[in-house]
Amino acid sequence: MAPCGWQETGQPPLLTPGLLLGCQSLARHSRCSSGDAVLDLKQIRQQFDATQAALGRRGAYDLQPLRQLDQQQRELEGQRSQLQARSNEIGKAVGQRIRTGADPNGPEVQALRDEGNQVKAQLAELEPREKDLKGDIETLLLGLPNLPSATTPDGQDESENVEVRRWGDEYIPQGDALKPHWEIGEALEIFNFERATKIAQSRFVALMGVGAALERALFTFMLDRHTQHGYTEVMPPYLVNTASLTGSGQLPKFSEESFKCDRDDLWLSPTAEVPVTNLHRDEILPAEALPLHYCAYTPCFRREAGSYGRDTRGLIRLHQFNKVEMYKFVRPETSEAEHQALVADAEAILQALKLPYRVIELCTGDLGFSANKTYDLEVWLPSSGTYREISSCSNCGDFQARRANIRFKEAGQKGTQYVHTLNGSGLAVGRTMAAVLENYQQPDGTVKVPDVLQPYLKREWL
RNA sequence: GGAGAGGUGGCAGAGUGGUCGAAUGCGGCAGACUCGAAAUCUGUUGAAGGGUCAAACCUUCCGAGGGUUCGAAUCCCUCCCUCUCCGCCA
Repeated sequence: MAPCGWQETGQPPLLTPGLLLGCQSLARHSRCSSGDAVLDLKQIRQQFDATQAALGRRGAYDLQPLRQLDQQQRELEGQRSQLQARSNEIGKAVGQRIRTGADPNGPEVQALRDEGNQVKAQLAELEPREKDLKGDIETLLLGLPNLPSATTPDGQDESENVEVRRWGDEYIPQGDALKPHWEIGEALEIFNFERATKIAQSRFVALMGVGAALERALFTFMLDRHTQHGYTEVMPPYLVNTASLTGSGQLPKFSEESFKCDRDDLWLSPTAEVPVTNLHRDEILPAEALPLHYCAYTPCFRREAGSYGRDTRGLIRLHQFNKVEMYKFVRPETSEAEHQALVADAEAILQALKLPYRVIELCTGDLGFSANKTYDLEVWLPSSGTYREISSCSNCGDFQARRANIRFKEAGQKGTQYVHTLNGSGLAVGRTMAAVLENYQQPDGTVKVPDVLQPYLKREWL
């Protein structure tokens, strides 16, 4: 039975060095892979109550209609495949008669032809019905979120998220006159919102001078750390097609969130998670290639529909922002351990920068669509006296692997299994810059450069 | 953008209407020979769905979608992708 996120066995992680193969079975078609992916239909069939209950922890989802459609579809499939078998027989029989000397236009062959036409007529009636059913099932399945992990706490919304730990209290700056990062940045003339709005729209920024350099230093530093930790750096396309967005779970439900280039069926990627997931779409990886650990710096583009009025100032919520993403393809039995390691790798960046943060475990009501379990890292922003999300580290189990059809095969064994995928920001660069500016600001208006960034920026002060 | 060629199993590469899920080679796996290995020989070797306790068995898949036909990898249409040459261009 395919392991399914919410019922894993905790086995020791098997960490072989991820060897990169230039793969294999690269299906060339661009539409999303065949199968009904997403939640496992077999599981819904065989463990209906348990699946329904697990899904119910996330909100109101009713699997009953799906179950009925599935039943109808399988009945039809049975009938259809019998008819097709008969049709194949007839076809072969005709060929054989003709080969053995029967008159191609004689009554014997003609009788077979007539029956063939009858079968075809019956098929012509069944086929569209089954196709419609399959389409309906697919639509329902694509709209269902991942099942939460058994270890994910129950809750309605973000107010019921659970704080796991805090780090860096001793680095929290004290004082009355702590400024928000946009004031610091404007005073230093390192970013410019007015001109960015002129160039594009509101919610864009132009980084200037040492601000641009600081951004570059931050993501370079992050990439260096991650590659030292064994992640393979990727620079993927920033435009992605519809199949890719479906594979990683952004579509069809969240089309409002991404910018689209209509005439080309391409979207601006909202996160490197999308292209990196799809690196291996429709592939069967050799088991010994796992785990695969990737990191990628990319700009991210989000429409932020429905967030009018929130975080209108500063670097917190922009239509375009930079992010370094970590991503893992792993064997199912290792994904929980890999998840913990992923969070630790994201925390390592904040710790190196000496930025105070806390780790939050999301409750079922706040969990993202594709995740079965998520930890958010929230960094301290002294100007508002709050922690703000700067990283989100999720275990997607086999959810994305089903959608994107990413499997692995054990050498010498028969079948294939879905991989598990994990993703985490490491980190959101713009928000990291905001946190650096606010936490390292000095009473005289200058900003100290964090120690680990000084070799990159080649200066101690901004 | 213009002109041409092409997309077949892990790879290479046959196959132009019927016994083709698809020759052959390589690779992989198993066995024989060997103290062991290499070489050689023999066998085996795709995925998905249904079905079964498990099998047997049935269906689908030769870039994708549609059409012709009793029957399509093979013929027709549309689309996608790759390669070569020309143009343009970082």
